[in-house]
Amino acid sequence: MASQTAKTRRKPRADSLRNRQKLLEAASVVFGAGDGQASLEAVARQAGVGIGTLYRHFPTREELFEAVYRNEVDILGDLAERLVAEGGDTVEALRRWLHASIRLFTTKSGMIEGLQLAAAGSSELRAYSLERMTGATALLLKSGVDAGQMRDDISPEDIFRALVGIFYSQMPTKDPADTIRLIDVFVDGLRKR
Amino acid sequence: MASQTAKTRRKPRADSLRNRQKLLEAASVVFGAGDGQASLEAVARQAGVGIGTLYRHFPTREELFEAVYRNEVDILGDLAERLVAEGGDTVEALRRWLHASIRLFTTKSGMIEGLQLAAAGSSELRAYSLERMTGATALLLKSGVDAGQMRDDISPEDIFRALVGIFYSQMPTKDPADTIRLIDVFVDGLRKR
DNA sequence: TTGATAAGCGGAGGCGCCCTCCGTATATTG
DNA sequence: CAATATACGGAGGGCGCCTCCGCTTATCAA
Repeated sequence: MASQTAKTRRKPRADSLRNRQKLLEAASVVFGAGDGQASLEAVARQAGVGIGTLYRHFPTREELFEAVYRNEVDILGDLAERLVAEGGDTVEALRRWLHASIRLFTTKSGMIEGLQLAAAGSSELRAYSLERMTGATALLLKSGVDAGQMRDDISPEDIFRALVGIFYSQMPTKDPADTIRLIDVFVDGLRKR
Repeated sequence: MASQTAKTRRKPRADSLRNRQKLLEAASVVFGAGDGQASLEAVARQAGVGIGTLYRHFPTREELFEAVYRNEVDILGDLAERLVAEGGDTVEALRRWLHASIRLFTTKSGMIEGLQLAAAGSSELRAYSLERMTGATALLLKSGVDAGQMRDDISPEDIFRALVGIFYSQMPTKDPADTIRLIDVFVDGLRKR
């Protein structure tokens, strides 16, 4: 058997998995609330586990951030797939997805902040999230192009970069509603005419 | 008496001024070393004053950052004036000034980081530094144009934005030497031909 | 000069957070 | 139902934050 290399390992304990998940959710809540510096003890409290448990699962602050971030990126990726599968107006689907992305970035601005720590260390994470996000964009775009509703001369990368650019240019001061409006303008521009 | 409004105030004590200056220098050293999170106690230690003294001068972390930053921006502003006054090759002067700016930004990357805190609060600081920096750029540019050595169809704002853009695009990973090289290319492009 | 006093100084102390370590508890396995 | 690998909680030591206050000193008026 191939299990030779990694010895024979027990399967992970159920409570361990549960706690890991609780920690992820708690971290999302605590850090999401605009404070990327929030204490890890607060995260453990919110999760209802001991501080030691937190440290066992995520030995460093960065690892926790990274895990939460991956989680949220995956949520957005899944959302794109779901929207496409659902069918319906493709432009509306793209619009919704971009809105969700912006909403997540703004509500979790603490994340972004914390990420700069994590991203500095692991460029693998950058690559992963970039790929996942452009992949999602590509999916939505393709379904729009196939349906003859969107122009086909724009690359998913450019769309995603535009998202990030719009987001950052507005970043610290402006009302999120303004950002959403800009996104809508942009999406309207993607309509085939 | 007109002193009604502001009472009669003694002039500030000499040791107080000295300590303030020592703190500013210490903070520049401590935070400059790439760590915007460094402890304030370390700053006080480095300055050779008590922690209480630090807090009296700069009640919040942000205020200290802001003061240090203003100080450094002023240094760059003064440098531009000095370079122009000295005469000599104007292109070389601009090049030197941009190098100095980049060097300061990279060695003090901890500053930039800490600044995001301060800048979030005081957009007045943003305005001040922007004005001071573009002012310096304008001065250097004008002296180059007057000497017939630089093209006159580029605005100081654009030059400064280019500086910032180049800097940020390279920011976390790349070798500072690469950034310097890009700056040199850019400056070369400003030569009148 | 000198004494009065406003201004400034240092650092002890209370508190919260970081992280480690280990005795206790429990899920998994045969 | 053991046996044991795994995971759990939280006490505890260390450090940084910030306040508070008794002591020191620069300034000023006489």
